[in-house]
Amino acid sequence: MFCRSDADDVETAQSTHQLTEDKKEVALEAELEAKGTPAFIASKSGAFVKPSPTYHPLAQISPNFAPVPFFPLLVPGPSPYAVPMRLQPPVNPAASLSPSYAALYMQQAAALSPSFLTFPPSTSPLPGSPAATPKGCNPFPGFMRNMTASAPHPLNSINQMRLPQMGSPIASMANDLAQTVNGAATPKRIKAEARLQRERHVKKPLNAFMWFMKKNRPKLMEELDYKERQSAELNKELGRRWHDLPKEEQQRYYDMAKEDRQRHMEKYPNWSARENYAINKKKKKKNRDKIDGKTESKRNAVQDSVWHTKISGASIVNGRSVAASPLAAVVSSTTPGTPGTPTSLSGPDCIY
DNA sequence: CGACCTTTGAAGTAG
DNA sequence: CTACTTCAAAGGTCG
Repeated sequence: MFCRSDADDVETAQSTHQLTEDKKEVALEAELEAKGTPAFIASKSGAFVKPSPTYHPLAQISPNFAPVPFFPLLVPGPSPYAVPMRLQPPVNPAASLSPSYAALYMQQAAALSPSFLTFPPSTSPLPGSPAATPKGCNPFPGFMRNMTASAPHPLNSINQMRLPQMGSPIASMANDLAQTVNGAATPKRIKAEARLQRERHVKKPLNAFMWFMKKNRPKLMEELDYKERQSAELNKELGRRWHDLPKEEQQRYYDMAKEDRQRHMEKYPNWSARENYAINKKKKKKNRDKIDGKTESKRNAVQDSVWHTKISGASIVNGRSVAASPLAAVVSSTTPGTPGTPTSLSGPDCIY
């Protein structure tokens, strides 16, 4: 279980502390990246590009689906994410540093002795042991799982995304390390770390509606009526169309989402959605504050939807209650027809 | 440049 | 178990 404080502010403080640690790592990684990041790490949009071309279910489902290209041959050897150093528990002088520092330390050590990078299980703290669980508490269980026993899969974790890239001269890296340890966090560093933090985190797999949006938003945008509309308005329309979508059509998206989840689980067995919670925590907290005040109607709508679900019943998809729309109340107020009752779609255009 | 808006669904947290 | 929260996509808007 999670060992966490009940108070939000305490948790926030912990997160802040972790972020501070991360900032150091990111700053270091930013500098390393500046020395030559493989093209597959970052996409044009700055988002992380999943390394496997077969990752997306649509890659198999639709020949038209074209994920952002990547360049798997740029880095020789096994997967660039498979470098195990980050998984190595801190059992060396770098242990007092953040995991990235430890990785960097081992990089430098590896330059002196290649055998340094081998995985001696005897030096690894047992899962759950004090050595594996600093301060007797694991604020990031997913991370620590990755750090210890699991790693059954070479691509088992988000942490591999966070590895500094290889190829920099050791002397240069040592210089980077010194600068990072001694240097203050400049605005430039903070920016770089924020960008890297976005790039390196593993995103949630898309749910059925997200797949529906992804596939149908461009088509909806092409329609004259929606060309000039804002994205949020398009999403409203997409929500309506989703409700109007025949069950069998919806099921196809549920299947896509299921497959996406499965692939995600295979690729990142120890990943948890919780690992992404802190990333936009500040933003979402702000948003939540706003919901508490200004946009209370939305909050009420959600509560109404819960009520609606209770009285209308929820459909079960993939063993989970998918409800007759969490926001059914909202939709019902804006959409003719009964929510959850498939009606013929005037122009769904949602065949993929 | 980042937060916000807006949707649904999945998953996490809290009680 | 229930209720609530956060994050997935996306692109225009706003501060």
